[in-house]
Amino acid sequence: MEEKKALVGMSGGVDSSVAALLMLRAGYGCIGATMRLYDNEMLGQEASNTCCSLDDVEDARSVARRLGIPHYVFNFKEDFEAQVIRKFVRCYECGGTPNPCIDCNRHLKFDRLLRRALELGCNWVVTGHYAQIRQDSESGRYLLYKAADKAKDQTYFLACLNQYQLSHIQFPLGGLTKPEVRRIAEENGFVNARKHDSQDICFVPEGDYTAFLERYTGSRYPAGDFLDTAGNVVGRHRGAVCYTLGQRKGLGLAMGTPVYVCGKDMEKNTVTVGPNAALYSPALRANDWNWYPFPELTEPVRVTVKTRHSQSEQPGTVYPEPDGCARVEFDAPQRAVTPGQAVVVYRDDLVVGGGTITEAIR
RNA sequence: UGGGAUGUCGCCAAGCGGUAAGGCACCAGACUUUGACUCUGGCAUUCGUCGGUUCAAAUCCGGCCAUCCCAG
Repeated sequence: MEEKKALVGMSGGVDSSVAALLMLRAGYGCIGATMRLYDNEMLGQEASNTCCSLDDVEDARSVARRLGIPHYVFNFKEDFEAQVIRKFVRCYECGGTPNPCIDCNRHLKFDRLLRRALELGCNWVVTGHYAQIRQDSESGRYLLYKAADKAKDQTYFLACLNQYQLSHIQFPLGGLTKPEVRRIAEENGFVNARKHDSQDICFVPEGDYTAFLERYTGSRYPAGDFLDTAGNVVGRHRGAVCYTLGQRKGLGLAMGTPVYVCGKDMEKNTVTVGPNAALYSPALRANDWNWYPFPELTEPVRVTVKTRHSQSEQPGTVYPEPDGCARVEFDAPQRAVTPGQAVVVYRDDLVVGGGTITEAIR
């Protein structure tokens, strides 16, 4: 194992390219690696603008060549399908709303890829994520902190990482802003300096996840009734799996006032819609927690909370519960708390912990 | 078949002689490494239909058509 050797996960985007450059500048020996996570055939039509299209691999290879580092492509399709796609499908079919990017971080980038890095003698896995890792000198624990660029902070997607993983990860962009990163890419002539940021689920072209589910599972999700909060049938839906809590667009219901999905019954195949005011929850329950400043949550802690990536943090308190669960109580009720999504709790810039929402408490 | 009522964008709905509000839905952008939310923009040369009155009609008049309700 070489302490100054890093495997850089290179997606073909600007961030990971600059991350590789910064590691080289810091004196690390680097290997560039791009993960192949799925076949394009799986996606049906042509899949452009995804995080591992052939073009992206070419971009990564181009940057690696420019940097003078080796570049490998790892075939992780089986792991990706088993740990991300199948879970994604299962979660939707059970009425939840999965966050596949988090599972990809947890199982692919920082598990499968990390294991490969260690096999290759690299002590570090490096990515272009915007987040910071610091080791606490007293406890020795690895702590996850928000990025310097608060607008680009990605800790919401990384609060699934455990101590072992953090001990082998570096995020060289954590202290930079996105404009600085793009400038560095420009200065170094990277082909992707002005490439768009990735978005949408990488394996779901056009953002049409329903079409993906039907294509992947080969099943059709039967239509059912839309119900109002009083239980009256107000329309027909295209399959309960197609909707997520808090959703407004695509319901096709002209009720005179906006209505949102506020509940799903997968057994009865009904989707309940109601006014925005019906979406608020005073608390939630979550499992699969990772704690950073301490090994386990043993007493209530005051925190700020995110239940979705693009949400300003909300004050609340996290309480320990049996079986590794925890309950988060908000100071003010929060909108559309959605099972399957991550909840991340902070104390200022420090990530206190992160878990997976199992239940919105009414 | 009598009597009554109504017909304005996909849905709801203003307008009541001066040249088509608004809401919902929908579409397009923006935002966003999930799903969502949100924001911005677009969305009836035309008012069931034919004809008449008028400088001018969705608005007044007549015929026809359609729908609904009450009688039968």
